[in-house]
Amino acid sequence: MLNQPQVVSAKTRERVQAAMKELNFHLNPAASALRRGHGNVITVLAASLAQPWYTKLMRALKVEIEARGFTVMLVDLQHDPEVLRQALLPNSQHLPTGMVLATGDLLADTETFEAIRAAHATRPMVVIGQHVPDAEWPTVQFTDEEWAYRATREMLQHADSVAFLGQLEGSYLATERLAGYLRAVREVGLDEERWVWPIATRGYEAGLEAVHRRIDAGEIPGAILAINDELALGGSRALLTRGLRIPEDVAVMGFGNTDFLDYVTPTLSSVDGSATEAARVAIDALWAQFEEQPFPELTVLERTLVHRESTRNSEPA
Amino acid sequence: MLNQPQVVSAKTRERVQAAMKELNFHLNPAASALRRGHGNVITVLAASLAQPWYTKLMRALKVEIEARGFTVMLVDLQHDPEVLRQALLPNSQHLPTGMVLATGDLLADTETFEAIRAAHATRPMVVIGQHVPDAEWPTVQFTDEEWAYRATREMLQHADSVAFLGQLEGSYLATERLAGYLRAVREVGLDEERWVWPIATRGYEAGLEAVHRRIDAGEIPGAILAINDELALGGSRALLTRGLRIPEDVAVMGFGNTDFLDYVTPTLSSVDGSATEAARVAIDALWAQFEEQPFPELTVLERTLVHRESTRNSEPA
DNA sequence: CTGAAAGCGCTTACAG
DNA sequence: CTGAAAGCGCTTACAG
Repeated sequence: MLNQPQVVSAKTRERVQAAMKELNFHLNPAASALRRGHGNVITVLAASLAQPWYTKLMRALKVEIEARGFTVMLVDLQHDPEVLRQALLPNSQHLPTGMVLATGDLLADTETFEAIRAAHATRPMVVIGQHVPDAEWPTVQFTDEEWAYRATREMLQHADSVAFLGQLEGSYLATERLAGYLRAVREVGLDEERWVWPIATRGYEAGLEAVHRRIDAGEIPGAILAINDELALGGSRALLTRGLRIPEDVAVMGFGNTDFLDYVTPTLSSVDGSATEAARVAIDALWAQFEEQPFPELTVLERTLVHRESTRNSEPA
Repeated sequence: MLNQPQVVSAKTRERVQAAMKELNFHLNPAASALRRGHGNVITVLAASLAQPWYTKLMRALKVEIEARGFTVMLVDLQHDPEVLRQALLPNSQHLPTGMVLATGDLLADTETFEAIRAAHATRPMVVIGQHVPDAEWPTVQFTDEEWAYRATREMLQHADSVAFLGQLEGSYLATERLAGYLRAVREVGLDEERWVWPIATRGYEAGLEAVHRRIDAGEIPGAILAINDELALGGSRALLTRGLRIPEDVAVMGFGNTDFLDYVTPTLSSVDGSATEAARVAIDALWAQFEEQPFPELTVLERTLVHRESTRNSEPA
């Protein structure tokens, strides 16, 4: 009766509901989960809670998941493949209901790939951020190579060199964006290697340090494309403290279009991608698996360039 | 045997463990929870995931909770009392294991207070951020009134007026900080009401708007104390776009000492409080309840002033 | 439409 | 030290 209230008569139903209220009775979710064979929790594995983009995505995912009557369990992977593998083990989970894996860290290496395969054998799953060859799960990702290419080409209209702030081993996203950057640089006949800047980590401080080091070495490009907004802000700070003007001396563009960009000085341009849309498509694909419906193997979402003060063409033609 | 491996002989133990591995067997957590009477999930209710301070606190809480072998379920309250009340209902929870409530929104009003009381009757609980009179649960909070007072006094050494950016109804934290500000202003004999600025919400945009409005009205103080770092950044942006210099014309200080303050220009001063320490004390008090040990009813943690470019005495004497 | 019974997968107390 | 049994609180199939 509790799960199909319409099968009993209205009178009985009301009597039961009154009694439930009076006795302050509530279903025991562990017992329900045991009997049904699954709980109502979706685990979201996010690359890092310290990065604003994942916070943004996380909130969008919560909206979609809660709209379906499920709750979210959030795991902060901290960019550590070992944390991911642990999180994927069945015993660290609640009953296998579903998982969302959102990370830009490379998943195609053998060990991680096998861990995901094993986890996916037990429960529905969706990956946001990267398509792994031979994946059996649905993937949602952005057109990163393409938009890194476009951002670079556009910056090259106003600058004779563009640095890529964000070469990072083990990062799928950094590698995709680097590929787009290199394609653009190659097309205009510039030296491909010259302005590729590696970073130590993904945070503000790493951006600050990398740019300081290059200025010390006398290498000052006409523009910088950073793989995220934190690096863009850290890099900007380094430029400003060294007396360089943004965008007059060096233009700056990040990735992610996170909240703070409109409030820093100068405001920062960024390559945007809709967290809301990514979340919607991903959760649709997850639910299709619950219902044993077909799902799109790969969904590719477009991006847009958002110009602010840190790039020269903040007034698009 | 699974829960007390030492009671069986080494040979049997190994045989069982080998079989578990071979069959890829894992305990069903719902069944364990049902039998034991409680699960291993701590629910963390945070005021807003959009605010960097709560992200910081959340990460510290996860560390403490996971160190004890429990997992974290995160709920974003979005500053909505209705969401809080829903989250406190027993049926929206897993088995009653424990809850951490971290919010600066006023809890002392009758309805919310009753909801917390009812939830606390079912399970251990700890509140971070505010002491509610007659609370039966442990509370961890910072010395907000005191440090708002000290920050204001210090800014008054270099400015003849300090504005308070953050009057906000329904916020315990805003009210505490306003009280400290007013005490400082009163002590030096200034008009108490004149520089108290209300805000519409807690984000960057609200800070920007509030400050623009005041500049339009010709009200320019010598310094601004904001109740969080987002408002401080939004407010700074407004000052800079109107040609005001920070700190020469207007000094700025926020609350929370979040990540980005060292990378914006000018870097922003802030009143710090240790999220790590708050998390440690809170989870200790939660576990004391599990073990039916006594716990401190109220723990008050100190704060510190962190000076950066946006205040005049960035080199403390 | 209603009520009683079986069983989900564990944990624990108990008998051997 | 080992094995078999009871029971946590639900859901669902079935008998009345």
